[in-house]
Amino acid sequence: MRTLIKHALAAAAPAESATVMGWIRTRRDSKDFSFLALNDGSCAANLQVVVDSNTSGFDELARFTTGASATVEGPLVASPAAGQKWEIHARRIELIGGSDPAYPLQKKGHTLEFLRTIAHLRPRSNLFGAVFRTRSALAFAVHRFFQERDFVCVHTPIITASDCEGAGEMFRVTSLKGDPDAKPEADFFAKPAYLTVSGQLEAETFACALSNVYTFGPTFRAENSNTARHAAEFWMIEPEMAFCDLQGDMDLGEAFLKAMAAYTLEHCAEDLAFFNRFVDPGTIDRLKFVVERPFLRLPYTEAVEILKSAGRTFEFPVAYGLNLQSEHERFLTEDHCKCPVTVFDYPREIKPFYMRLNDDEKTVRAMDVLVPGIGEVIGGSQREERLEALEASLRYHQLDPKDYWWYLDLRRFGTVPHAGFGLGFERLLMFLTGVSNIRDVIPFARTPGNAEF
RNA sequence: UCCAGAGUAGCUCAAUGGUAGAGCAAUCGGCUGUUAACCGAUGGGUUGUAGGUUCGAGCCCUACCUCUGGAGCCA
Repeated sequence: MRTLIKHALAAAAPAESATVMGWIRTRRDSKDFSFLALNDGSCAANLQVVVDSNTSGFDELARFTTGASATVEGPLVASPAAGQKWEIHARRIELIGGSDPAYPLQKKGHTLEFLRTIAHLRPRSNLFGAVFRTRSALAFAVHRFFQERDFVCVHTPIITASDCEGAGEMFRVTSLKGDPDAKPEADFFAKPAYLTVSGQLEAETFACALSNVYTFGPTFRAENSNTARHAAEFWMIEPEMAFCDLQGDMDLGEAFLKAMAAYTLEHCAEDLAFFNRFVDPGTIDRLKFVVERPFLRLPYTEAVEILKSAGRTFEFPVAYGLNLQSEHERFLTEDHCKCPVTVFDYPREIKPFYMRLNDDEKTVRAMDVLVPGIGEVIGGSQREERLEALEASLRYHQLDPKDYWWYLDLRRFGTVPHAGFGLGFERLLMFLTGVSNIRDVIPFARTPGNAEF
Protein backbone atom coordinates (compact mmCIF):
# COMPACT_ATOMS: atom_id res chain seq x y z
CA MET A 1 0.00 0.00 0.00
CA ARG A 2 1.28 3.40 -0.91
CA THR A 3 2.29 5.89 1.79
CA LEU A 4 2.27 9.60 0.97
CA ILE A 5 5.61 11.20 1.67
CA LYS A 6 4.03 13.75 4.00
CA HIS A 7 2.83 10.87 6.17
CA ALA A 8 6.14 9.02 5.98
CA LEU A 9 8.00 12.15 7.11
CA ALA A 10 5.53 12.68 9.97
CA ALA A 11 6.00 9.15 11.27
CA ALA A 12 6.23 8.76 15.05
CA ALA A 13 8.25 5.57 14.89
CA PRO A 14 10.35 3.57 12.41
CA ALA A 15 8.46 1.18 10.11
CA GLU A 16 9.55 -2.22 8.87
CA SER A 17 8.21 -1.47 5.41
CA ALA A 18 6.90 1.56 3.55
CA THR A 19 6.06 1.97 -0.13
CA VAL A 20 6.32 5.45 -1.60
CA MET A 21 5.83 6.69 -5.13
CA GLY A 22 6.92 9.97 -6.61
CA TRP A 23 9.23 11.86 -8.91
CA ILE A 24 13.00 12.03 -8.49
CA ARG A 25 14.30 15.50 -7.73
CA THR A 26 18.00 14.60 -7.53
CA ARG A 27 20.26 11.61 -7.34
CA ARG A 28 23.59 11.81 -5.57
CA ASP A 29 25.97 8.93 -6.30
CA SER A 30 28.86 7.60 -4.30
CA LYS A 31 30.91 4.62 -5.43
CA ASP A 32 28.77 1.92 -3.85
CA PHE A 33 25.49 3.65 -3.06
CA SER A 34 23.25 6.52 -4.02
CA PHE A 35 20.81 8.95 -2.49
CA LEU A 36 17.52 9.68 -4.22
CA ALA A 37 15.46 12.69 -3.27
CA LEU A 38 11.87 11.66 -3.93
CA ASN A 39 8.94 14.09 -4.02
CA ASP A 40 5.26 13.27 -4.50
CA GLY A 41 3.83 16.76 -3.99
CA SER A 42 2.03 15.84 -0.78
CA CYS A 43 4.37 18.21 1.02
CA ALA A 44 7.28 20.47 0.20
CA ALA A 45 9.95 18.21 1.63
CA ASN A 46 11.61 15.36 -0.26
CA LEU A 47 12.02 11.87 1.14
CA GLN A 48 15.62 10.66 1.11
CA VAL A 49 16.03 7.15 -0.29
CA VAL A 50 19.27 5.23 0.24
CA VAL A 51 20.01 2.73 -2.54
CA ASP A 52 22.91 0.25 -2.52
CA SER A 53 23.97 -2.96 -4.23
CA ASN A 54 21.60 -5.00 -2.06
CA THR A 55 18.61 -3.07 -3.41
CA SER A 56 16.50 -4.90 -5.96
CA GLY A 57 16.66 -2.79 -9.09
CA PHE A 58 20.11 -1.39 -8.31
CA ASP A 59 21.35 -2.36 -11.79
CA GLU A 60 18.74 -0.02 -13.28
CA LEU A 61 19.86 2.94 -11.18
CA ALA A 62 21.31 4.84 -14.13
CA ARG A 63 17.79 5.39 -15.45
CA PHE A 64 16.61 6.97 -12.18
CA THR A 65 17.31 10.48 -13.36
CA THR A 66 15.88 13.83 -12.37
CA GLY A 67 12.21 13.94 -13.30
CA ALA A 68 11.70 10.17 -13.53
CA SER A 69 8.87 8.53 -11.62
CA ALA A 70 9.50 5.58 -9.35
CA THR A 71 8.22 3.25 -6.66
CA VAL A 72 10.41 2.66 -3.62
CA GLU A 73 9.88 0.04 -0.91
CA GLY A 74 11.90 -0.54 2.21
CA PRO A 75 12.19 0.13 5.92
CA LEU A 76 11.63 3.67 7.16
CA VAL A 77 14.49 4.41 9.57
CA ALA A 78 15.89 7.36 11.45
CA SER A 79 18.41 9.19 9.28
CA PRO A 80 21.94 9.22 10.72
CA ALA A 81 22.77 12.48 8.93
CA ALA A 82 21.50 16.00 9.39
CA GLY A 83 18.85 17.37 7.06
CA GLN A 84 16.03 14.94 7.59
CA LYS A 85 14.52 12.94 10.43
CA TRP A 86 13.54 9.86 8.43
CA GLU A 87 14.82 8.09 5.34
CA ILE A 88 14.04 4.88 3.48
CA HIS A 89 16.67 2.19 3.00
CA ALA A 90 15.37 0.81 -0.26
CA ARG A 91 14.78 -2.91 -0.46
CA ARG A 92 13.31 -2.46 -3.93
CA ILE A 93 13.22 0.34 -6.45
CA GLU A 94 11.19 0.26 -9.62
CA LEU A 95 11.20 2.78 -12.42
CA ILE A 96 7.71 3.74 -13.54
CA GLY A 97 8.53 6.34 -16.17
CA GLY A 98 12.02 7.36 -17.21
CA SER A 99 12.92 10.98 -17.86
CA ASP A 100 14.64 12.21 -20.99
CA PRO A 101 17.91 14.12 -20.44
CA ALA A 102 16.11 17.15 -21.88
CA TYR A 103 13.94 17.42 -18.73
CA PRO A 104 13.91 21.17 -18.30
CA LEU A 105 13.58 21.43 -14.51
CA GLN A 106 17.05 21.58 -13.04
CA LYS A 107 18.08 21.22 -9.45
CA LYS A 108 19.07 24.86 -9.42
CA GLY A 109 16.96 27.97 -9.47
CA HIS A 110 14.82 28.98 -12.41
CA THR A 111 13.27 32.32 -13.16
CA LEU A 112 9.50 32.61 -12.94
CA GLU A 113 9.48 33.73 -16.58
CA PHE A 114 11.08 30.48 -17.72
CA LEU A 115 8.78 28.38 -15.55
CA ARG A 116 5.75 30.05 -17.18
CA THR A 117 6.93 28.64 -20.50
CA ILE A 118 6.74 25.14 -19.01
CA ALA A 119 3.47 25.54 -17.14
CA HIS A 120 2.80 21.81 -17.50
CA LEU A 121 5.94 20.95 -15.51
CA ARG A 122 6.22 23.83 -13.08
CA PRO A 123 3.90 22.22 -10.48
CA ARG A 124 6.84 19.88 -9.85
CA SER A 125 8.99 22.77 -8.63
CA ASN A 126 9.22 23.72 -4.97
CA LEU A 127 7.57 27.10 -5.42
CA PHE A 128 4.62 25.97 -7.47
CA GLY A 129 4.00 22.94 -5.29
CA ALA A 130 3.76 25.35 -2.36
CA VAL A 131 1.57 27.81 -4.25
CA PHE A 132 -0.96 25.25 -5.39
CA ARG A 133 -1.17 23.40 -2.09
CA THR A 134 -1.86 26.80 -0.51
CA ARG A 135 -4.42 27.64 -3.19
CA SER A 136 -6.27 24.42 -2.45
CA ALA A 137 -6.19 25.03 1.30
CA LEU A 138 -7.49 28.57 0.84
CA ALA A 139 -10.29 27.45 -1.48
CA PHE A 140 -11.46 25.19 1.34
CA ALA A 141 -11.03 28.00 3.88
CA VAL A 142 -13.23 30.31 1.80
CA HIS A 143 -16.10 27.85 1.83
CA ARG A 144 -15.59 27.07 5.50
CA PHE A 145 -15.62 30.76 6.45
CA PHE A 146 -18.99 31.36 4.79
CA GLN A 147 -20.60 28.04 5.66
CA GLU A 148 -19.75 28.54 9.33
CA ARG A 149 -21.58 31.87 9.17
CA ASP A 150 -24.70 30.33 7.57
CA PHE A 151 -24.02 31.69 4.10
CA VAL A 152 -25.51 29.70 1.22
CA CYS A 153 -23.26 28.95 -1.75
CA VAL A 154 -24.87 30.00 -5.03
CA HIS A 155 -23.55 28.93 -8.42
CA THR A 156 -24.35 31.96 -10.53
CA PRO A 157 -24.26 31.48 -14.31
CA ILE A 158 -21.04 31.59 -16.29
CA ILE A 159 -22.85 32.44 -19.52
CA THR A 160 -24.92 35.58 -19.31
CA ALA A 161 -27.15 37.25 -21.85
CA SER A 162 -27.23 40.59 -20.08
CA ASP A 163 -24.54 42.78 -21.55
CA CYS A 164 -25.29 45.42 -18.97
CA GLU A 165 -23.18 44.34 -16.04
CA GLY A 166 -20.94 47.28 -16.67
CA ALA A 167 -17.75 45.79 -15.28
CA GLY A 168 -15.57 45.78 -18.35
CA GLU A 169 -15.14 44.15 -21.74
CA MET A 170 -16.82 40.76 -22.12
CA PHE A 171 -16.02 37.63 -24.10
CA ARG A 172 -18.67 36.84 -26.68
CA VAL A 173 -20.21 33.36 -26.59
CA THR A 174 -21.68 32.17 -29.86
CA SER A 175 -22.40 28.99 -31.79
CA LEU A 176 -22.62 30.86 -35.10
CA LYS A 177 -19.99 30.83 -37.81
CA GLY A 178 -19.05 34.26 -38.99
CA ASP A 179 -20.28 37.52 -37.55
CA PRO A 180 -22.55 36.81 -34.55
CA ASP A 181 -23.98 40.33 -34.70
CA ALA A 182 -25.30 39.81 -38.23
CA LYS A 183 -28.27 37.78 -37.00
CA PRO A 184 -28.24 37.50 -33.18
CA GLU A 185 -31.74 36.02 -33.07
CA ALA A 186 -30.36 32.97 -34.89
CA ASP A 187 -27.72 32.40 -32.23
CA PHE A 188 -27.92 29.67 -29.59
CA PHE A 189 -29.58 31.86 -26.95
CA ALA A 190 -31.53 33.88 -29.51
CA LYS A 191 -29.70 36.97 -28.31
CA PRO A 192 -26.08 38.02 -27.76
CA ALA A 193 -24.43 36.07 -24.95
CA TYR A 194 -21.22 36.58 -23.02
CA LEU A 195 -19.01 35.09 -20.33
CA THR A 196 -19.84 36.59 -16.95
CA VAL A 197 -17.82 39.45 -15.52
CA SER A 198 -19.55 39.26 -12.13
CA GLY A 199 -22.17 37.20 -10.39
CA GLN A 200 -23.26 40.08 -8.20
CA LEU A 201 -26.63 40.94 -9.72
CA GLU A 202 -27.67 37.30 -9.71
CA ALA A 203 -26.31 36.87 -6.18
CA GLU A 204 -28.49 39.78 -5.05
CA THR A 205 -31.59 37.90 -6.18
CA PHE A 206 -30.62 34.95 -4.01
CA ALA A 207 -29.71 37.15 -1.04
CA CYS A 208 -33.21 38.60 -1.31
CA ALA A 209 -34.54 35.11 -0.65
CA LEU A 210 -31.95 33.14 1.34
CA SER A 211 -30.56 36.11 3.35
CA ASN A 212 -26.80 35.47 3.26
CA VAL A 213 -25.24 33.99 0.13
CA TYR A 214 -21.88 33.84 -1.60
CA THR A 215 -20.48 32.90 -4.98
CA PHE A 216 -17.06 31.43 -5.65
CA GLY A 217 -16.40 30.74 -9.28
CA PRO A 218 -14.68 31.69 -12.51
CA THR A 219 -15.03 35.17 -13.97
CA PHE A 220 -13.90 36.52 -17.32
CA ARG A 221 -12.68 39.89 -18.55
CA ALA A 222 -11.71 40.57 -22.15
CA GLU A 223 -9.73 43.66 -21.19
CA ASN A 224 -6.37 44.06 -22.90
CA SER A 225 -4.67 44.32 -19.53
CA ASN A 226 -0.99 43.49 -19.36
CA THR A 227 -0.10 43.71 -15.71
CA ALA A 228 1.02 41.44 -12.91
CA ARG A 229 -2.42 41.78 -11.30
CA HIS A 230 -4.81 41.02 -14.19
CA ALA A 231 -5.89 37.82 -15.92
CA ALA A 232 -8.60 37.19 -18.50
CA GLU A 233 -9.94 34.28 -16.41
CA PHE A 234 -9.88 34.40 -12.64
CA TRP A 235 -11.87 33.20 -9.65
CA MET A 236 -14.01 35.62 -7.73
CA ILE A 237 -15.66 35.46 -4.33
CA GLU A 238 -18.82 37.55 -3.93
CA PRO A 239 -20.79 37.48 -0.68
CA GLU A 240 -24.15 39.24 -0.54
CA MET A 241 -26.13 39.89 2.66
CA ALA A 242 -29.75 40.90 3.06
CA PHE A 243 -30.71 43.16 5.98
CA CYS A 244 -27.16 44.52 6.03
CA ASP A 245 -25.66 47.99 5.67
CA LEU A 246 -22.20 49.26 4.74
CA GLN A 247 -20.90 48.87 8.30
CA GLY A 248 -21.83 45.19 8.28
CA ASP A 249 -20.26 44.83 4.85
CA MET A 250 -16.96 46.30 6.02
CA ASP A 251 -17.09 44.12 9.14
CA LEU A 252 -17.46 41.02 6.99
CA GLY A 253 -14.72 42.00 4.53
CA GLU A 254 -12.22 42.65 7.29
CA ALA A 255 -13.18 39.49 9.18
CA PHE A 256 -12.77 37.54 5.95
CA LEU A 257 -9.23 38.76 5.32
CA LYS A 258 -8.27 38.10 8.94
CA ALA A 259 -9.72 34.59 8.74
CA MET A 260 -7.83 33.81 5.53
CA ALA A 261 -4.56 35.04 7.01
CA ALA A 262 -5.14 33.05 10.19
CA TYR A 263 -6.01 29.91 8.21
CA THR A 264 -2.82 30.20 6.16
CA LEU A 265 -0.69 30.65 9.27
CA GLU A 266 -2.27 27.64 10.93
CA HIS A 267 -2.66 25.18 8.06
CA CYS A 268 0.02 26.08 5.51
CA ALA A 269 2.96 26.59 7.85
CA GLU A 270 5.53 24.63 5.83
CA ASP A 271 4.67 26.27 2.51
CA LEU A 272 4.39 29.67 4.19
CA ALA A 273 7.89 29.24 5.59
CA PHE A 274 9.04 28.62 2.02
CA PHE A 275 7.37 31.82 0.77
CA ASN A 276 8.87 33.75 3.64
CA ARG A 277 12.35 32.44 2.84
CA PHE A 278 12.43 32.54 -0.94
CA VAL A 279 9.65 34.86 -2.15
CA ASP A 280 9.08 37.68 0.32
CA PRO A 281 10.74 37.82 3.75
CA GLY A 282 7.85 39.91 5.09
CA THR A 283 5.13 37.37 4.37
CA ILE A 284 4.66 35.82 7.81
CA ASP A 285 4.88 39.19 9.57
CA ARG A 286 2.32 40.61 7.17
CA LEU A 287 -0.15 37.83 7.90
CA LYS A 288 0.29 38.14 11.66
CA PHE A 289 -0.19 41.87 11.32
CA VAL A 290 -3.47 41.38 9.46
CA VAL A 291 -4.69 38.89 12.05
CA GLU A 292 -3.77 40.95 15.11
CA ARG A 293 -4.33 44.58 14.15
CA PRO A 294 -7.64 46.30 13.43
CA PHE A 295 -8.08 47.70 9.94
CA LEU A 296 -8.14 51.44 9.60
CA ARG A 297 -11.33 52.96 8.16
CA LEU A 298 -11.21 56.22 6.26
CA PRO A 299 -13.98 58.12 4.54
CA TYR A 300 -12.96 58.95 0.98
CA THR A 301 -13.05 62.67 1.80
CA GLU A 302 -10.57 62.15 4.63
CA ALA A 303 -8.34 59.97 2.45
CA VAL A 304 -8.18 62.78 -0.11
CA GLU A 305 -7.23 65.26 2.64
CA ILE A 306 -4.45 62.96 3.83
CA LEU A 307 -3.10 62.64 0.31
CA LYS A 308 -3.27 66.40 -0.27
CA SER A 309 -1.29 67.12 2.90
CA ALA A 310 1.08 64.21 2.41
CA GLY A 311 3.93 66.57 1.62
CA ARG A 312 4.91 64.74 -1.52
CA THR A 313 4.06 65.02 -5.16
CA PHE A 314 2.13 62.31 -6.93
CA GLU A 315 2.24 61.62 -10.64
CA PHE A 316 -1.53 61.85 -10.79
CA PRO A 317 -3.51 64.69 -9.22
CA VAL A 318 -5.41 64.33 -5.96
CA ALA A 319 -8.78 66.04 -5.77
CA TYR A 320 -12.26 65.29 -4.57
CA GLY A 321 -14.19 63.52 -7.33
CA LEU A 322 -11.19 61.78 -8.86
CA ASN A 323 -10.46 58.10 -8.52
CA LEU A 324 -7.67 57.09 -6.21
CA GLN A 325 -4.75 55.95 -8.38
CA SER A 326 -2.53 52.98 -7.61
CA GLU A 327 0.15 55.28 -6.21
CA HIS A 328 -2.42 56.92 -3.90
CA GLU A 329 -3.73 53.61 -2.62
CA ARG A 330 -0.23 52.38 -2.03
CA PHE A 331 0.73 55.54 -0.16
CA LEU A 332 -2.27 55.19 2.14
CA THR A 333 -1.75 51.54 3.00
CA GLU A 334 2.04 51.25 2.76
CA ASP A 335 3.33 54.62 3.94
CA HIS A 336 0.69 56.53 5.86
CA CYS A 337 -1.26 53.86 7.73
CA LYS A 338 1.15 50.93 7.35
CA CYS A 339 -1.78 48.52 7.58
CA PRO A 340 -4.83 47.46 5.57
CA VAL A 341 -7.15 50.42 5.04
CA THR A 342 -10.85 50.44 4.25
CA VAL A 343 -11.85 53.56 2.31
CA PHE A 344 -15.60 54.24 2.16
CA ASP A 345 -18.26 56.75 1.02
CA TYR A 346 -17.01 57.55 -2.48
CA PRO A 347 -18.40 60.26 -4.79
CA ARG A 348 -21.31 58.84 -6.75
CA GLU A 349 -19.91 59.86 -10.13
CA ILE A 350 -16.95 57.48 -9.92
CA LYS A 351 -18.93 54.42 -8.76
CA PRO A 352 -21.47 52.09 -10.46
CA PHE A 353 -25.22 52.63 -10.57
CA TYR A 354 -26.23 50.01 -8.01
CA MET A 355 -24.55 51.60 -4.97
CA ARG A 356 -26.78 53.22 -2.35
CA LEU A 357 -26.86 56.99 -2.36
CA ASN A 358 -26.05 58.63 0.98
CA ASP A 359 -28.29 61.33 2.43
CA ASP A 360 -25.79 63.98 1.29
CA GLU A 361 -26.76 62.93 -2.27
CA LYS A 362 -23.10 63.30 -3.26
CA THR A 363 -21.56 60.08 -2.03
CA VAL A 364 -22.48 56.42 -2.22
CA ARG A 365 -22.02 53.64 0.32
CA ALA A 366 -19.02 52.06 -1.37
CA MET A 367 -15.97 50.60 0.26
CA ASP A 368 -12.57 49.39 -0.96
CA VAL A 369 -10.17 47.43 1.21
CA LEU A 370 -6.58 48.30 0.36
CA VAL A 371 -3.65 46.11 1.36
CA PRO A 372 0.10 46.74 1.13
CA GLY A 373 1.72 45.42 -2.04
CA ILE A 374 -1.49 44.69 -3.92
CA GLY A 375 -3.69 47.77 -3.55
CA GLU A 376 -7.40 47.13 -3.81
CA VAL A 377 -8.24 43.57 -2.84
CA ILE A 378 -11.92 43.99 -1.92
CA GLY A 379 -14.45 46.27 -3.54
CA GLY A 380 -17.99 46.38 -2.23
CA SER A 381 -21.00 48.45 -1.35
CA GLN A 382 -24.41 48.67 0.21
CA ARG A 383 -26.84 48.31 -2.70
CA GLU A 384 -29.52 50.84 -3.56
CA GLU A 385 -32.71 49.18 -2.26
CA ARG A 386 -35.15 52.07 -2.97
CA LEU A 387 -36.93 51.61 -6.30
CA GLU A 388 -37.21 55.28 -7.19
CA ALA A 389 -33.62 56.00 -6.17
CA LEU A 390 -32.34 53.06 -8.23
CA GLU A 391 -34.28 54.17 -11.29
CA ALA A 392 -32.90 57.66 -10.83
CA SER A 393 -29.39 56.23 -10.53
CA LEU A 394 -29.79 54.28 -13.78
CA ARG A 395 -30.82 57.47 -15.53
CA TYR A 396 -27.92 59.33 -13.86
CA HIS A 397 -25.53 56.75 -15.34
CA GLN A 398 -27.35 56.89 -18.69
CA LEU A 399 -28.55 53.29 -18.51
CA ASP A 400 -31.95 52.01 -19.66
CA PRO A 401 -34.15 50.74 -16.77
CA LYS A 402 -35.83 48.33 -19.22
CA ASP A 403 -32.59 46.32 -19.39
CA TYR A 404 -32.71 45.85 -15.63
CA TRP A 405 -36.35 44.83 -15.21
CA TRP A 406 -35.70 41.77 -13.04
CA TYR A 407 -33.11 43.62 -10.96
CA LEU A 408 -35.65 46.39 -10.34
CA ASP A 409 -38.28 43.79 -9.41
CA LEU A 410 -36.23 42.98 -6.29
CA ARG A 411 -36.98 46.55 -5.14
CA ARG A 412 -40.62 46.23 -6.14
CA PHE A 413 -41.38 43.08 -4.19
CA GLY A 414 -40.28 43.13 -0.56
CA THR A 415 -37.09 45.16 -0.91
CA VAL A 416 -34.52 45.09 1.90
CA PRO A 417 -31.29 46.89 2.61
CA HIS A 418 -28.49 44.64 1.43
CA ALA A 419 -24.77 44.77 0.84
CA GLY A 420 -21.89 42.72 -0.48
CA PHE A 421 -18.45 42.78 -1.99
CA GLY A 422 -16.25 41.15 -4.59
CA LEU A 423 -12.79 39.78 -4.11
CA GLY A 424 -10.40 38.21 -6.58
CA PHE A 425 -9.20 34.86 -5.28
CA GLU A 426 -5.85 35.17 -7.05
CA ARG A 427 -5.21 38.59 -5.55
CA LEU A 428 -5.95 37.14 -2.15
CA LEU A 429 -3.38 34.42 -2.83
CA MET A 430 -0.83 37.00 -3.96
CA PHE A 431 -1.33 38.88 -0.70
CA LEU A 432 -1.09 35.74 1.43
CA THR A 433 1.90 34.13 -0.32
CA GLY A 434 3.89 37.20 -1.38
CA VAL A 435 3.97 35.92 -4.99
CA SER A 436 3.88 39.15 -7.00
CA ASN A 437 2.53 38.01 -10.39
CA ILE A 438 -1.03 36.73 -10.84
CA ARG A 439 0.24 34.34 -13.54
CA ASP A 440 2.08 32.45 -10.81
CA VAL A 441 -0.87 31.78 -8.48
CA ILE A 442 -3.21 30.31 -11.10
CA PRO A 443 -2.50 26.90 -12.67
CA PHE A 444 -2.70 28.00 -16.30
CA ALA A 445 -2.91 31.75 -16.73
CA ARG A 446 -5.04 33.26 -19.48
CA THR A 447 -3.72 36.65 -20.53
CA PRO A 448 -3.86 38.56 -23.82
CA GLY A 449 -2.19 36.42 -26.48
CA ASN A 450 -1.54 33.50 -24.15
CA ALA A 451 -3.65 30.35 -23.74
CA GLU A 452 -1.07 27.72 -24.70
CA PHE A 453 -1.76 25.22 -21.94
C1' U B 1 -3.20 50.03 -25.31
C1' C B 2 0.86 53.73 -23.51
C1' C B 3 5.99 54.43 -21.36
C1' A B 4 10.67 52.10 -20.15
C1' G B 5 13.96 47.90 -20.23
C1' A B 6 15.59 43.10 -22.03
C1' G B 7 16.27 39.00 -25.83
C1' U B 8 23.76 35.41 -26.54
C1' A B 9 24.59 27.31 -25.18
C1' G B 10 18.99 23.46 -22.17
C1' C B 11 19.02 27.34 -17.71
C1' U B 12 21.37 31.93 -15.39
C1' C B 13 24.61 35.41 -17.28
C1' A B 14 29.66 37.62 -19.47
C1' A B 15 31.99 39.54 -23.94
C1' U B 16 36.02 48.56 -26.00
C1' G B 17 32.81 47.73 -33.45
C1' G B 18 38.11 43.16 -34.35
C1' U B 19 39.08 34.74 -32.99
C1' A B 20 31.53 34.23 -28.94
C1' G B 21 33.05 32.68 -22.87
C1' A B 22 31.79 31.06 -17.62
C1' G B 23 28.78 28.59 -13.86
C1' C B 24 24.98 25.10 -13.61
C1' A B 25 22.52 21.19 -16.59
C1' A B 26 23.74 17.01 -20.13
C1' U B 27 27.34 12.86 -21.44
C1' C B 28 31.66 9.86 -19.61
C1' G B 29 34.86 8.72 -15.48
C1' G B 30 36.27 9.11 -10.03
C1' C B 31 34.80 9.27 -4.83
C1' U B 32 32.45 4.71 1.82
C1' G B 33 26.58 9.12 4.35
C1' U B 34 25.32 12.86 0.48
C1' U B 35 21.80 17.46 1.32
C1' A B 36 21.33 22.91 -4.99
C1' A B 37 26.94 16.81 -2.90
C1' C B 38 32.04 17.01 -4.51
C1' C B 39 36.52 16.18 -8.16
C1' G B 40 38.17 15.43 -13.45
C1' A B 41 37.09 15.24 -18.68
C1' U B 42 33.87 15.81 -23.11
C1' G B 43 30.13 17.61 -26.30
C1' G B 44 27.14 21.94 -26.84
C1' G B 45 25.94 28.58 -30.72
C1' U B 46 22.36 30.93 -37.82
C1' U B 47 23.79 35.97 -30.64
C1' G B 48 14.78 36.78 -31.24
C1' U B 49 13.41 37.85 -36.86
C1' A B 50 14.19 40.83 -41.36
C1' G B 51 16.78 44.70 -43.42
C1' G B 52 20.69 48.60 -43.15
C1' U B 53 25.64 51.26 -41.82
C1' U B 54 30.86 49.45 -41.83
C1' C B 55 36.92 46.65 -44.33
C1' G B 56 34.55 44.12 -40.21
C1' A B 57 28.25 43.96 -36.16
C1' G B 58 26.38 40.04 -30.34
C1' C B 59 27.59 45.44 -29.90
C1' C B 60 25.51 51.04 -34.08
C1' C B 61 20.55 52.31 -37.04
C1' U B 62 15.24 50.94 -38.75
C1' A B 63 11.00 47.78 -38.53
C1' C B 64 8.72 43.66 -36.46
C1' C B 65 8.16 39.56 -32.70
C1' U B 66 8.43 37.93 -27.62
C1' C B 67 9.15 38.71 -22.50
C1' U B 68 9.67 41.84 -18.04
C1' G B 69 8.63 46.28 -15.04
C1' G B 70 5.46 50.61 -14.53
C1' A B 71 0.69 52.97 -16.04
C1' G B 72 -4.47 52.80 -17.64
C1' C B 73 -8.81 49.48 -17.00
C1' C B 74 -10.05 46.67 -12.66
C1' A B 75 -10.71 41.97 -9.06
